[in-house]
Amino acid sequence: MTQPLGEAIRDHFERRILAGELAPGARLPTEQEIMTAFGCSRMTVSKALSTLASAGLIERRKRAGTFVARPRVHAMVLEVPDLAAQVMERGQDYRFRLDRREKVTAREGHLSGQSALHLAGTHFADGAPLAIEDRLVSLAAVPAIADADLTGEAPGTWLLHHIPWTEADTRIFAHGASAEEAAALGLQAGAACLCIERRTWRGTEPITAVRQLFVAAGYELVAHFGPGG
Amino acid sequence: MTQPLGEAIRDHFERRILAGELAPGARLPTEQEIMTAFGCSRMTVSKALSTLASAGLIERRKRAGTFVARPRVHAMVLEVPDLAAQVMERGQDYRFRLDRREKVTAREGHLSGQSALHLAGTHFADGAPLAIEDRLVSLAAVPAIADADLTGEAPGTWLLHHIPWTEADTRIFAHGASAEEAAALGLQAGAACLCIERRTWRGTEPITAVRQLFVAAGYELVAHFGPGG
DNA sequence: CTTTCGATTATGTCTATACATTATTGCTCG
DNA sequence: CGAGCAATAATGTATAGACATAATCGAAAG
Repeated sequence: MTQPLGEAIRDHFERRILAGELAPGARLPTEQEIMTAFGCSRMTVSKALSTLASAGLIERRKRAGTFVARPRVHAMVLEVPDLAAQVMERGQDYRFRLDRREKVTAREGHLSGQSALHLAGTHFADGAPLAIEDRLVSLAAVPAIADADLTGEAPGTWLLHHIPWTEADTRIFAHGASAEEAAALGLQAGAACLCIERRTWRGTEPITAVRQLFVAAGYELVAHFGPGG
Repeated sequence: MTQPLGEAIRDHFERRILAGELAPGARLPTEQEIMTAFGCSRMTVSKALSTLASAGLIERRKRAGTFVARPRVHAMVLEVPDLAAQVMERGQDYRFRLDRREKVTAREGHLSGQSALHLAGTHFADGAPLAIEDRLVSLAAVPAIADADLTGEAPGTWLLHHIPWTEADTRIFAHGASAEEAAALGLQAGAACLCIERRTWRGTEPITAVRQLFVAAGYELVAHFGPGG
């Protein structure tokens, strides 16, 4: 049960930094000093510090030394689970209804000019509308979707299982429902909704663009930041 | 301008994975094979693969080998910049007005039971209300805030500069403004707002809890996922 | 046919050393 | 006094070899 040496070094400094004992901007000992203090080789120290550096905890400058990073904008991890899985995890019944499906030529966005499948549908939790979505899927990037049965399975779930993306942009904002949107969600016009717009790529090839409108009472996003991940 | 060897190895496999040439679950060559293919030592290969592994692109299993990771869909990076900086970056004028400041004993949440400073204020962009916020700051964890001048600087900005947090939870959801909230934001009652609730810790010590209500038209969150950062 | 257990093979970590890179420090020269 | 340049001190990358660890595979035992 002996802890690897490099890990011990990492833990040592991570703890001291998180405890505030080493304030932002403070200088750490040189690799030489750490090396003798821990009784190990310099490579081991270097690798441990590299890990902390890529985690954003410290900053290393040649000739100058190693310093505790000054926290800038904090990046948080936003959980984006599959909607169906998320609803069922709450013990609710999940259902998806496909409302529209047609082949189009995209006119805007990152899919602009490409042949795409236009899909619209409604997500239900325990029989009540939870969200409506409007999606374009590139037929060039995902030809298989032309033959997919999407009447029961949400397109997002299908895509997740068939061609995972490698890059994505997400915009999150509040939106007052239009009359049409409100009707589809069983709300009054102008009711507050959470809107999520996401564009995804595989490498540089656009895959899909989706706009999801959630009933405010039924959905929230949760993000977390911390050393535990 | 010779690229470091380890970086070349990383790039090689990253490109092939992102291009789909190496499908999820596919096995990479062993370190021995890569080592001879690139004409370098095993340490170099190992370090390169370790980097890819910690980036989540590959998965390494002893005895079995190295495999392309099945994409984890559920983690995106949400930037949490300082609000003042974000507004000014858009070329707008930023202002904060402190509306209330009183010492209280927290009654709920992670600060429950602790002595805290209750702060309420309004964020303005180009003179128009952008958001209202309601915040509790632990006086035990941040005694210095008792003497801080917060009439012009937002408490979040002050905290960011004085005691950065190490852990945070964020909830994001849509909210229809109450009559009071709407009045403060210059909206009609029921107008859609984006609500962000955040609790932060330093280690295990609670720092602050904040609820920010944004005018829907003026604010959106942006999250990103991808190797590009 | 199933279970156990050892051999094998891959990754994981570490060492000691070497040389490259780079920004600072400080000295020299105008 | 200042501009430029060289010495220096730190990190960055790499090597070849050694042993540790763990999971798989296959053979032996039940």
